[in-house]
Amino acid sequence: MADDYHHGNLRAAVLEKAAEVIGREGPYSFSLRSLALELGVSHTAPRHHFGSREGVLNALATEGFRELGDRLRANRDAGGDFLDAGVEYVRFATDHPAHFDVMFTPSLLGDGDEELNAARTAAFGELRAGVDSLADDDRGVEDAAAGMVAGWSIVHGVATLALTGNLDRSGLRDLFRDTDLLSITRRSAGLLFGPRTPSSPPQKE
Amino acid sequence: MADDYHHGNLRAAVLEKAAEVIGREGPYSFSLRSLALELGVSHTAPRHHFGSREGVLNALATEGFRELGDRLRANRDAGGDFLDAGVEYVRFATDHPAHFDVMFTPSLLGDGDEELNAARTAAFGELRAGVDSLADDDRGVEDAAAGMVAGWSIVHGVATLALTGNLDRSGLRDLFRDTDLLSITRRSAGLLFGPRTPSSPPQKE
DNA sequence: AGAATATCTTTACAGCGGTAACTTTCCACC
DNA sequence: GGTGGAAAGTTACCGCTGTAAAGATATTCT
Repeated sequence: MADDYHHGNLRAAVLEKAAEVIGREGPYSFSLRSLALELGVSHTAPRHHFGSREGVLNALATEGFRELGDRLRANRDAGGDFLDAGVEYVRFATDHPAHFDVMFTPSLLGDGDEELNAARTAAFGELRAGVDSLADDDRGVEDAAAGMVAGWSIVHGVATLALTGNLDRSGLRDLFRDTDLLSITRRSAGLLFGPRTPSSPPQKE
Repeated sequence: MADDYHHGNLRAAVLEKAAEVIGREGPYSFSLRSLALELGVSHTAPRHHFGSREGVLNALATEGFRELGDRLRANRDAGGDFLDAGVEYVRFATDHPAHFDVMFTPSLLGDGDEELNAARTAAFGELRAGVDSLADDDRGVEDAAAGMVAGWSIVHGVATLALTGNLDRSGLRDLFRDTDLLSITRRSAGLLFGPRTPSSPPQKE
């Protein structure tokens, strides 16, 4: 472990600080220079590890897609429901708000990063696998394609609206008193297909 | 009012160009200077109308919330369904992607802009009104609060995932061949509560 | 020990947003 | 019909930012 000249693990430190700053102030005010200053290195030091500002964001997104993919896979391996996968999706978003933000904001990212593209493809594969189960489920979803879009959209919507604070701003959040977001997610997404055992059908007739 | 000093209606021109640039490259690369250059005015000219860069984004968001609120109100006045309101929401997003982006990215905006806050509150009011009807609807939604969150989330999720290109990237988009996004929205959101009159369920593919 | 490499620093540069002081145009008023 | 003031736009400057190239230092490998 070097002390003076070499930071030690600058790459990890940059990613950590970047996630912290972006989580607090968003991806647009995030600056490499202020980050390097906080870490006690020169402002061009991160460039060696990431190439550019976009490189940092690419790395952050890659990290995020890997983690999300891992979680979805773990959920599936544990026999997790579609609903469980959705809740896991929102849990990831609240655990790593900065990652989530950057991952789904392509205008911040480059499209030539192979590691990023691979991680994203893998994560999207897990996502589809998790949501694909709807097709041969016993929930009676006829329009399978629409069901998948609905499933992904609803959890992505909850996560996005919550993280940006718009759920609070809308006043809808207050209807749940102090119910935590994951419970809200389960209740809301649960309306989509209803419980697996058809005790209470999702629609009227 | 001054209509052709050097430019004419700079304020409107700035907003239009800003929406164009942001729609194409995202809000990060949007720069007052390049914008002013394109419009043939000095880089400080927009400042007179908007105060700052953030002011331009605030104005864009305000414009967007007003338009969205108007559309939702019009839909309601025309006897529009909850589903119609959702489709209208997505239509607005695709019609004005830049506005939609800025509107729901509070880290780009200031929180002291009264016009913005008023427009947002009004639009959110319309949103709730549109989605509130679920409570005393004939669709048999028991958990009204969760229903509202689900309704908003699903259309917001569809809009966000589509606009950012992530729906395409995921491969889910291909399942619909060349169905347009609004039809996909109706089919997906329709799964939430089912049809009001149980005559024609959202068709299969 | 010595060379090679990875890591970080220094220095330089162009573009950006913000501010202040100034100029030009327009409009309303006496 | 001239005049004063407000509105709109300009120029000059500051500090901050990302990028780039070249030099310095630590680590690693032989």
